[in-house]
Amino acid sequence: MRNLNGRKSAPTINDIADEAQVSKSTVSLVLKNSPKIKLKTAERVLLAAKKLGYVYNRSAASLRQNSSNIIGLVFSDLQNPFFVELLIGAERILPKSGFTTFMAHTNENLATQNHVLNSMREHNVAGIILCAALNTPNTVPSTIRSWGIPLVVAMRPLEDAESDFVGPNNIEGMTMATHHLIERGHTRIAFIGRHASSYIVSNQRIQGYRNAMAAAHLPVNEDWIIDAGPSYDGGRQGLAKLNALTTRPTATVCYNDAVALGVLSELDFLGLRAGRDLAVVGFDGVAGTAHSSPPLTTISIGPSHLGEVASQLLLERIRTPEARTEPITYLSTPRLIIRQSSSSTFFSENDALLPTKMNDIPL
Amino acid sequence: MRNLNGRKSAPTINDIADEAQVSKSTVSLVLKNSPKIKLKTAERVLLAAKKLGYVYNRSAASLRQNSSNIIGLVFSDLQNPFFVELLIGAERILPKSGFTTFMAHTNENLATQNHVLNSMREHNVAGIILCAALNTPNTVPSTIRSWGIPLVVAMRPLEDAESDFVGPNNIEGMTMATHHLIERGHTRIAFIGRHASSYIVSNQRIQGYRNAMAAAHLPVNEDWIIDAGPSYDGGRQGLAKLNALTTRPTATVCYNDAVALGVLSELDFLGLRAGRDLAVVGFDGVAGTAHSSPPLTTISIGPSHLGEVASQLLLERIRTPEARTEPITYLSTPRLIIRQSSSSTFFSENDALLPTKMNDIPL
DNA sequence: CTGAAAGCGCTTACAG
DNA sequence: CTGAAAGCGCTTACAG
Repeated sequence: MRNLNGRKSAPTINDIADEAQVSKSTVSLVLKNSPKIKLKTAERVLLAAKKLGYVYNRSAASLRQNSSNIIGLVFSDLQNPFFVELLIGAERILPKSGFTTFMAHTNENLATQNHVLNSMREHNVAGIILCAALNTPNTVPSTIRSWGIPLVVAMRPLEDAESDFVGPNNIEGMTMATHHLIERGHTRIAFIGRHASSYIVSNQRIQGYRNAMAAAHLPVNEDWIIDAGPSYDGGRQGLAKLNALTTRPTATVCYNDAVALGVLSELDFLGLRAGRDLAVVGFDGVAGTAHSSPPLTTISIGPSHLGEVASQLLLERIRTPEARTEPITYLSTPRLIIRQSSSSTFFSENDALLPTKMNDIPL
Repeated sequence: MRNLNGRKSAPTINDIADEAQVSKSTVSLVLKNSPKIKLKTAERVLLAAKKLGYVYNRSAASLRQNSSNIIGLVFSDLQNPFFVELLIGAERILPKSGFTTFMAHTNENLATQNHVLNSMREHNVAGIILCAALNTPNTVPSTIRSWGIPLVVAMRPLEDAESDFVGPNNIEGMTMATHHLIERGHTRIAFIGRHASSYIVSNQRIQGYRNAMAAAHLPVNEDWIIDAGPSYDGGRQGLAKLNALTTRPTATVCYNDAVALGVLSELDFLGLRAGRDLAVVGFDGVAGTAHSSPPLTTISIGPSHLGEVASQLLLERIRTPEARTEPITYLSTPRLIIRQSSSSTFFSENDALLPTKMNDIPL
């Protein structure tokens, strides 16, 4: 506990060994709960550790083992609550595993993403869950694997045949969303939110939309597929484009919830209302959609569930590195959540909950 | 690059030293850009490092230096976009400093927070920015400092006289919010969102509300200070309580934006509208408030700016540990953002932007 | 401006 | 079931 200068330094396993009258090998084994050590000895060691205020030195262990207990979670956009929910799912799994999870946020910036990944490599992380930034090169996953670091790609697929992937079934989800509107009697249905920055996802969701329309023998006017960024503002601008169409659709599916909420916001600004003047369906199922005006019909793809699955898959890969089987792709099954934004008549779903006379509410 | 078993291992500074024909001390100095090394030599070393595909081993450096290059950011609730904006501010500052930032999320759970903090200690982090979970004991900051880890507490103050703190000026902010409503002619103004889980903040904001009322010689009916959790649902329930009052207030300030958005949502559900049927003002200034229906008047406390300030302060503390001066408290100056939720007449602010005749919009 | 040497705190065969 | 010894890859005085 004293180094050469006589300065006090933190206690090490050597100090514990002295205190407990055992060798430091024994201390090390006790600290990792090895069954090789007699219970009595282990108790004595643990007591000594506690008495000395011992703190395990992860740097030393990582150096020795050539691997840390850190699992890195890389997020592209935590402003999107979707990813936060995925994070929460991951944290239901990872802490129990003995690993520590450290997140990094790239804010959709490729340079930041490179920096973060390199940093994780330097820190010898045990594994990485990557929610890739927009325009991430398809080579990134194979690069990470070449470092010997187990990797699970989440949410945005990259064109990489060797990576494990966990995400939503975009095609099926958007088919459900579109089908829901068709069931409600709509025939002129738009898709707001085609964009190039995450073109695989965008294309898959558009494909789902087309599939549903085709299944119902409904024509798709190409003007109905509206370019818009995957954001609030994209939604607002997308609605403006929709309103400018000569034969205006009566309903729209949206690339994601952010786009849909932007559409709702712009509708409101124009004195219009989703569910009455335009049926609107979102995609993702983030918590905020329950509180918009009106509440948003959306496709829930189970973000926290995806976080759990990604974590479990990564843990398996870390624990059995030799058992490298075929890459696994897990697509969650989407679920339709019907709320008022797709109602043809406002409040149609919640009549039972409504005060019978508005006047009953004290103003 | 080969260990005793003949297995290929990653190149180390020894390998670089061999390759570049220098000692490993020289390599180490080159890697940290020491001015002691001749340019020519440094170039040769860097070239060798590149050729060998060298990766810096942070675990070894941390062990040797007894400190890592990691700065830990601990967040209590990333579902609240406020904290994400703070994070983004921090990331504008920290990466330039040569430190790596790793976040952890406690989800307002004290056990998780303890676990995360201990883990950061074991990893020898260089410093911590702590957005403390609800009900965090006041002793936590001094514990962290006793570990020798520089700490900045952000957002939620703890009763700890020795800690640096960065947060909003809650009293001033809520005074502004209330004053704004008074200026618009309201006299019966409620406060929705008193709660015990973060009582210091709650009390400060209520104090700001009282100050503004007192300054205008307006009485405060204690019923107007409404208990509600700091969340969407809290806002919804808070509005219900407000509506049940015999003499109903005509306006309300809210503990934060989440509460205010909950109020908006519940108003909408009741067929009412903020700005017309009840003036509503939020607090925090998160991005989503620009897109609610109607857009929310709120107090912006500059979350990303707070992230920047907290980071700069922490970096100073890390760099000059000896210069331990008085603890610093930085309170950001709040700013009122006027939108439609506090208008007495709907759309009053945006008349210029409105289509003159609704019929002009192609439906 | 550069090199030789010591040591940070662990873990891991290996021996007994 | 436990101990003695080697070594992970760095950094840092110190010497020259």
